[in-house]
Amino acid sequence: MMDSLEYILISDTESIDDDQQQICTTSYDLAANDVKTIIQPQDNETASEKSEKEYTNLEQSPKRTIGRKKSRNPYKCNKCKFSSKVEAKLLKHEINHSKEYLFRCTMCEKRFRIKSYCDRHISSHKGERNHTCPVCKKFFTTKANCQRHMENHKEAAGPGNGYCHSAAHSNLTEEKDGIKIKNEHGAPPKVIKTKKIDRERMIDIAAMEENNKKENTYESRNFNSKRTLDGSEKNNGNKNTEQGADDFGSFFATIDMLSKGPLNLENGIDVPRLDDFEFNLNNEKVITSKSSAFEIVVDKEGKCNKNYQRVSKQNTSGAALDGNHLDKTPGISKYFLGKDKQAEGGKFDANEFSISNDSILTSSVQNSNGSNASEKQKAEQKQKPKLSSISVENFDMKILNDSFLVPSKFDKPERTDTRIVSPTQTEGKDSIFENKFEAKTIKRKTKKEKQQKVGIGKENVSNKNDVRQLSFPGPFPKKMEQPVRTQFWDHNNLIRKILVWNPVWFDEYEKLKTTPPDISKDVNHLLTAYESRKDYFITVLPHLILETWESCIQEWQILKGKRPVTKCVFCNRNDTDISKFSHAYFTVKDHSFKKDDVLILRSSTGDGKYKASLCYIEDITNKLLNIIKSIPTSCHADNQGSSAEKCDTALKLQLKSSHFEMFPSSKKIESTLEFVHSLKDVLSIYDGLATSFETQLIRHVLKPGNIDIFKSISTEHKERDLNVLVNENDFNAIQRTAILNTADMILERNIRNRVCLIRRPFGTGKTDILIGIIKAVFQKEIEMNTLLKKRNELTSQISEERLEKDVLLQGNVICGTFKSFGEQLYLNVLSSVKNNCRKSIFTCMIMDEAQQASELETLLPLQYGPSKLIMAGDPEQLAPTVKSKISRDKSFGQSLFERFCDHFRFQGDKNTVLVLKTQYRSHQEIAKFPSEMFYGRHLDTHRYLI
DNA sequence: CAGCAGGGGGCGC
DNA sequence: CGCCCCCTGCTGG
Repeated sequence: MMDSLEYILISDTESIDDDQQQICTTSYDLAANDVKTIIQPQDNETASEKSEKEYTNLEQSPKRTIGRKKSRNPYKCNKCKFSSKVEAKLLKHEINHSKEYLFRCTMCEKRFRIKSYCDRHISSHKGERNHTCPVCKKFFTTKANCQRHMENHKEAAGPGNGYCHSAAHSNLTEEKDGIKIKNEHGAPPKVIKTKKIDRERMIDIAAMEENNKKENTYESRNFNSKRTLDGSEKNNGNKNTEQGADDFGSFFATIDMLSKGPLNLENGIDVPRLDDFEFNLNNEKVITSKSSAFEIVVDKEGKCNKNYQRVSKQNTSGAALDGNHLDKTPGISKYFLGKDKQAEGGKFDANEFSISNDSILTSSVQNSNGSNASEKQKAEQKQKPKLSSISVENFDMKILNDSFLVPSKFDKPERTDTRIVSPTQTEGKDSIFENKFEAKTIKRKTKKEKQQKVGIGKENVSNKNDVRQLSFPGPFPKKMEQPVRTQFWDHNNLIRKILVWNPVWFDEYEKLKTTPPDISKDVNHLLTAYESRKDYFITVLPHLILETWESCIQEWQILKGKRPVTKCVFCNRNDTDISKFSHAYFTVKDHSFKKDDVLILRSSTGDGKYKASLCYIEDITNKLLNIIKSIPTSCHADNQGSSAEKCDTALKLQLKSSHFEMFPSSKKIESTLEFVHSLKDVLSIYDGLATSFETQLIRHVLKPGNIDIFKSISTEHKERDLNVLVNENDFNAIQRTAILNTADMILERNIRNRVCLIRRPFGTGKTDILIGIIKAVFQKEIEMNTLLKKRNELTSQISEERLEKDVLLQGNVICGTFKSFGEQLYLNVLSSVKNNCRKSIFTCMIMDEAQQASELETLLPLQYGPSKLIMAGDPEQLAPTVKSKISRDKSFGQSLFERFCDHFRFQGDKNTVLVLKTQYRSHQEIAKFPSEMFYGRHLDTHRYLI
């Protein structure tokens, strides 16, 4: 159950010094039918000491090719008898001795030492069968398999049957069933796809199938099968569909329906469609017509022959729907298109299988060779009548009923929990961590489920959730899998998603460069407008998680080998609500822990191994320590005598975990904590987001469609304003406009929402303008007799030193960069008003360097509730920092300023964005390049610099 | 008997 | 160095 969460340390000394940490990874040595535990780094056993069974494939090679050659080759492997005449091959060979499985399948948990193994394995998920036996037309996944299969024909037919089986060194053409097949060195004819299939057609199909659903019930389809097959009625439905597939597949072309991912409209993944599909099959041109999704016309001699229409839907490569395949087959698997000429052993009536434009046949194909089935099989099938057949039928129906969601049986498991297959425990007893055992469990459950489905097959498909649970028992108990219904801005949602990460992934990342499973799945492109707060939230949350992951990784790598492992003592736990988190209290002597830290908690499992999971420090309290004597201090710092050392205080940590099993059940269980990353920043952003959702301006942030919020830029100001408030000698025309507009905006007495954008390339007098704005504001206030004397301090000395609490709280305009808003001074001051943001005393916020703040960072100061927002910045300058490339590509780094600028640059005849064009910093020649490069030559240089 | 992974060799970039 | 092809052994249906 908890297999993937295990982080097992193998260590003779039971010490967990960093140096000695050994991460158990799991290799998939299927050849040995065993999941081997790879212990890094030492493995001093010599080959001769190993029993035969312990040899890996590589090491078994003395029997094989390695060593057959006399080692005249200059490059010799020092670990086995391999030698090569080229160094490159030796290097390649040495990978085989590596214990590092760096390549991971993207679709399952398997890992490989060599990329090509991995690629090949991944392609096996797709079930492509591109290799045809020229004799019996069976399709195979690999050429080697095909050739090996052909050996059977050779043995059966004997020599001289016209076909050269030895590597098929013949260019003869063979004629079979009237079809000429060019035999090019045994290479099977390749299936050439000329067009991809797309989604609308599949939707049409769904609609058609939906219409036919009622007729296409279990009985009717079974009846079809009866009439179709020439087997006796007794055998009908008793054969496995998957077995039949192999026979049926004798003249099949396969179309990979997975090429565009699973059928999941919700996620917007393109659904493949059979449309205008053309390929070559054994030198025959095969076309699917547009008018019927499943109609397949084989053009044999330049004519369409409708007798060849037929289609059948099969599961992947005709394989059984057993546990072995469930985890390998995401999404609907395969469509087999075929001719009616069935191979011997099963005859098909083409008419029965032909598909008309308005009906879809989803019948399974059954093997008429049922008489060969053993008595045992028959007995089994009697107990589970028409088991597989029905399963496939239901599978088909399921697609319909779920509106083309991925059939749950082929659903990819939710892999937040299953990325790393745990190191094994010994087989037997409660070996819930043992993969093989687990696989069997899955199979058993699946069979059981099938039986259940047979029972209810007439009525409806079984509950999707049930299927998933049975198919993919995850490491979490049922209650942990169900989403907890909380308000979406509860930051526990974020914490929960982080705490399910497996600590092993941090170590893996360095090699595999992979994010946690599905972490990037929901990362979507940021939009320019959002319909609701929830939309916005759902969009940005995956980015936040991804960024947190990147932060964790970066810190992990920086502190690699340096971070202390602190021993801790389990006190007690409080599992009042384990549907959300499990809470426990630990005592540590290490005072470096802070609230919001994420830690790795490792608890001894008693056999020298440790299980590990992430924990979050929810609270820290000091603890007096006469009882703490027994707590050993950091084993990293000192291994000797520390336990006797006296100390005065300790910390009592309140930890929460998503895996309640991970907390030790007893104080005696040895546990350690290791710092990973502080969630403080991300939680403050998260909470800021939630808080800003309550403010006035947020709706304009989400959907900046209302131009009225922008201060209209008037070009006419009173002569008095121009002279008194803004000295013509100090500012140019645009600057004066900017100052006067923003000052007007600030001084508007209503609480109407206002936004003003100022684009200011470098050197265009940003600071001057901001000061000018403030001066203008005060000047006006003075004129209006609304300014108290004390506020002059704010105007004249807005330096950072003066940003003290009283000053801040007396101002109603706050100005700074988003980074300064995040500084502790601001935070302390602002936190006093934060809880009352709706009645904020800050009416206006002036944000400089607005392009440097990501959208979420912009929202941080907004949580203090200003109704007016002035943003100044230059989108051409430094953009927000985004750690994750995925997020970066999805515009997570776009600033609100830039989004607003793009949206409001030209609204009707109003230019709502103030653009400063004159720079005062650089000589014309220097400014020339950036002007041309970035500012469309609109950046002028002040005449003094020319 | 076929699927699949491990492994070696050839070849082209 | 990566890709492709081929062969081989193990495994489970």
